Amino acid sequence: MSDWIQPSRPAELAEQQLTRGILEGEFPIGSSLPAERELAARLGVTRPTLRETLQRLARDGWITIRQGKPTQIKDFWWEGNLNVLRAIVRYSNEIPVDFVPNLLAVRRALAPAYTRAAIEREPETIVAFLSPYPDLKDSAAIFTEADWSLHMALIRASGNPVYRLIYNGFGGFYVEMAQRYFEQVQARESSRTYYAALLTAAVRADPEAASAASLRAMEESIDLWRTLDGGGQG
Amino acid sequence: MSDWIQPSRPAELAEQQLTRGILEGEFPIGSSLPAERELAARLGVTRPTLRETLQRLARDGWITIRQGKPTQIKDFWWEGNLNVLRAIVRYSNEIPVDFVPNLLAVRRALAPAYTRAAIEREPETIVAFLSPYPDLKDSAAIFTEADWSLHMALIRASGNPVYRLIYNGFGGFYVEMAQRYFEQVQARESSRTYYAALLTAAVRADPEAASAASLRAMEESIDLWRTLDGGGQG
DNA sequence: TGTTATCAACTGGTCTGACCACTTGCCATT
DNA sequence: AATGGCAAGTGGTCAGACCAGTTGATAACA
Repeated sequence: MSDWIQPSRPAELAEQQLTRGILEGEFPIGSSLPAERELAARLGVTRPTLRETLQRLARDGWITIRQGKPTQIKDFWWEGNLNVLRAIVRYSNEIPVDFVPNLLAVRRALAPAYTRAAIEREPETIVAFLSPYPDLKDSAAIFTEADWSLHMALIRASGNPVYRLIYNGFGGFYVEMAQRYFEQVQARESSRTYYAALLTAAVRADPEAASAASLRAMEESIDLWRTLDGGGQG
Repeated sequence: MSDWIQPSRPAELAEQQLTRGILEGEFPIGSSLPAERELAARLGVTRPTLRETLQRLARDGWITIRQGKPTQIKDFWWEGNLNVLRAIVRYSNEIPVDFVPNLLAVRRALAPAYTRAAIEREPETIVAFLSPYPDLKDSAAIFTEADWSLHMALIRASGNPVYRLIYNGFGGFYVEMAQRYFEQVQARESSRTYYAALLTAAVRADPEAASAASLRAMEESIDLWRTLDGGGQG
């Protein structure tokens, strides 16, 4: 997770160097970035290319660009948006230890909510969606895919697209994390139990039961992740 | 909320035209954007300027850019990130009716969680922060500011920056919405009650009570918003 | 006739260097 | 000492050329 491939495209290369530079303190938070002309030369790209990169970074909340003033580096943990997560995962050497638990805590807060809404609005949809789940093949890849699809189905059925926008920000990292998680037998067992409980709740069109099952499952996943590799994520 | 000022900067102008074009169906979801050279001419900017804009839009999830292929317009509600919310609020003529309720639903899910975590970790911080709140002046502006600051303080104390990244995505819209909300007397009263309950819970270092108070307050705010202007938000 | 290689014409990606516009601080004028 | 304006810094935009993937028509081949 800490090793990355040297990109061939100048724009990607510039973004990588800038992001890593910020994460590693070469460009400290609160300081100014070098002038574009100088920075472009330093990164080995031309100014238009650099500027495209800077615009992207600004949009994600890494920097503040204002005409006439030097470009400032922001405290991305406090002023960035969810896109910074992807960059941190991709470019960091050292991922903050409680990165995953923090994400799981957010999911624990959100999942019961959209699960409840989904069963309130479209229980049949969820029943249909879950019907093949009892026969899931016992593999990490299958469960990863099934888990993600279920969350997406629930969010869609909830009728609230904001949930989806948030999950999109979690990016591919969510899946990457799930892949490792579901290599545990207990994790797959836990999810099987959850899927069964959710299906029952959906059949009965019981939003509260669904929400409770979701909450239980999310909390179990937090515990299971803790036992997984107690911090070996660097 | 639906009227906007013609921006003077070419880049901003291009972004506005593109965003509005997508929102209003001039550039339908799933279709291809015109070639950059043609589009630039059409928008009255040069290609480098247009490209900077396209890079930003791509980062927010409006479009997919791939070398050699035409740029595709994505379904931003399903593939965008939270930044699209800001654009929708700024450039839409017609804001989807349940936009605010959807946001409030997410807040209802999140607030009790970070409130609990905050009181678990740093009750004294919250006690100190809330100490002036009983004397809040009875104005919409004051309450708007106080409400936002409180959420930020709770999130900071929760130790989980992911909450903050999500709220950052809500952008200035959250504050704009709160401003209108707090013009109601009942809204301010409801919040006063909440602040008092939260302070009590913080003093007792009782995370569960804090979380419960937060949930109650969030649900009340949903009800109050519903009575506010039953859909007159266009 | 069917397959494969090639090429031309799209598309976006990058480079070049010039000029415009805003911000700031020095410095001359008052 | 206060003030005005100029100069040099910053980012913003323009111009047009050329590089690099993608695609489909076409020509060469089996």
